[in-house]
Amino acid sequence: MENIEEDKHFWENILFPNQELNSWPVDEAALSGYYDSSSPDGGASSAASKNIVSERNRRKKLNERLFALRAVVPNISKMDKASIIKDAIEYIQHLHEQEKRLQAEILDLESGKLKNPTYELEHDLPILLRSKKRREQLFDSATLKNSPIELIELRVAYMGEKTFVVSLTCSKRTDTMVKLCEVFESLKLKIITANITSFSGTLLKTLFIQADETEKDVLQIKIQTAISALNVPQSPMSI
Amino acid sequence: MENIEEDKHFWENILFPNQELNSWPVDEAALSGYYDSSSPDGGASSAASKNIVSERNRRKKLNERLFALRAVVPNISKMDKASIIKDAIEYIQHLHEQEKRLQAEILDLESGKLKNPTYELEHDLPILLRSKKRREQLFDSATLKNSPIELIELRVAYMGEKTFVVSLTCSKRTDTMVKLCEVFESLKLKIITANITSFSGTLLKTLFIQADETEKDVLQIKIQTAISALNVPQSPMSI
DNA sequence: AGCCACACGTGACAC
DNA sequence: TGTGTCACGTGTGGC
Repeated sequence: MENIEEDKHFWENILFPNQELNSWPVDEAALSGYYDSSSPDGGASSAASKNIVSERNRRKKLNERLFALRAVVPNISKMDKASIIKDAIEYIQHLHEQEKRLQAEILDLESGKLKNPTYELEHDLPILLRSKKRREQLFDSATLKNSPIELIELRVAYMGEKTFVVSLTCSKRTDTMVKLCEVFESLKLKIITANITSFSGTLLKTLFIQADETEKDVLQIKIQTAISALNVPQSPMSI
Repeated sequence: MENIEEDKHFWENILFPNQELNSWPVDEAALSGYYDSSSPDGGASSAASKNIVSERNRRKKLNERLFALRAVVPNISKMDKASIIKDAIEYIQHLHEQEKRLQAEILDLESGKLKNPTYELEHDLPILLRSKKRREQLFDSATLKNSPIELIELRVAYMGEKTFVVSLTCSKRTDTMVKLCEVFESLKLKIITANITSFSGTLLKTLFIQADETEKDVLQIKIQTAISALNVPQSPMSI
């Protein structure tokens, strides 16, 4: 039977569907001739031949689909029909996971961005102060080139009655005020009154803040370190 | 032939693989009996029966895979084998597109976040003010619960010499000051001097700011809308 | 009736 | 050597 010989080239017929009729030793005409004209009974075998060609087309279509499936799935190990489907399943599951991951990341980014347009103050600030790597990771590349605050002077004085006076001088750059406000808020300081003045690229700040219950020494160091963390390393700082 | 009768329940055998041996009128023993014991020659037909059962297992495995594929693909229209594969292909392509979309969005968010800790000032602010949907989309759920600024009063007055006086009253909540500072910085306003006073949960701010070159009317509206965007919808606002 | 989709058994081929 | 995979033709059931 030539029909059995024909499928030596499995996927070639699918790879080059235009050539398949030419490459195949039998085509529809030959088949109908084989099944219709040579058979003793004309009518009954005609139905059988129709069924044959129909079934053949069905198989062909299914193989085409299978090959198309194989085309959209990367990293297919084996050309097995079963393996193709298996890899496709795993790939879809992989895509599902990745989609979830990406959506979670987007949600994280969006909420982090909006909840606090900067970063997660109370959350990130301790990390920010503790881990230098994390800080560099956040403040990298585009952020670093124009954002670091050049701290010129910083004074933190205890005035009694749980009240401090913070007075600092720094260069005015992008986000300078934002970052300073962040630091104060992250320390949960009650700002009684604040005065900010800027002239010729310099920013002067004087704040009266009230602590909750922490002792003064601890808070004083906290404020200094928090603000210093925003500073570029080399700039001078005095108590 | 019972073998042919058995597949009346196409996928049921796959749907309930535990029951298939019970539900099937024939099992392996019956088959081997049919093909082995009843055949005149024992040895040759044994190989044939092995081939038969092997082929049967292969088909079964392939169908199981196909059904598993159908399980991970939503919205399958037809139960056709070909249709299942077709839907799977389309679904994978859909996932591909979505993955690209999500990655692009993440890239967008990340760059926007790093480039400017607030939003993309000139870039995002117009969008933020223009599209209400996008704003609601951004300011959803976790963001809204504790962050919105309750704006009580807002005044923006032009003082001449490219100088404005912005005076506002709002409730003091988390990040209130940070967000306000962000708005001012995002508008690239030069802050000449600012005074902030907080008492009994209320925040009073008075700023003298200097514009670059924009005409006063535009800037005035910009400031108002930008600050109002941080507000909760129902709070009163006066010019 | 015709049509469509299926599982089956079988021979051929490859490793 | 067999073991695995394939396409084929065929019979059958559902619409």
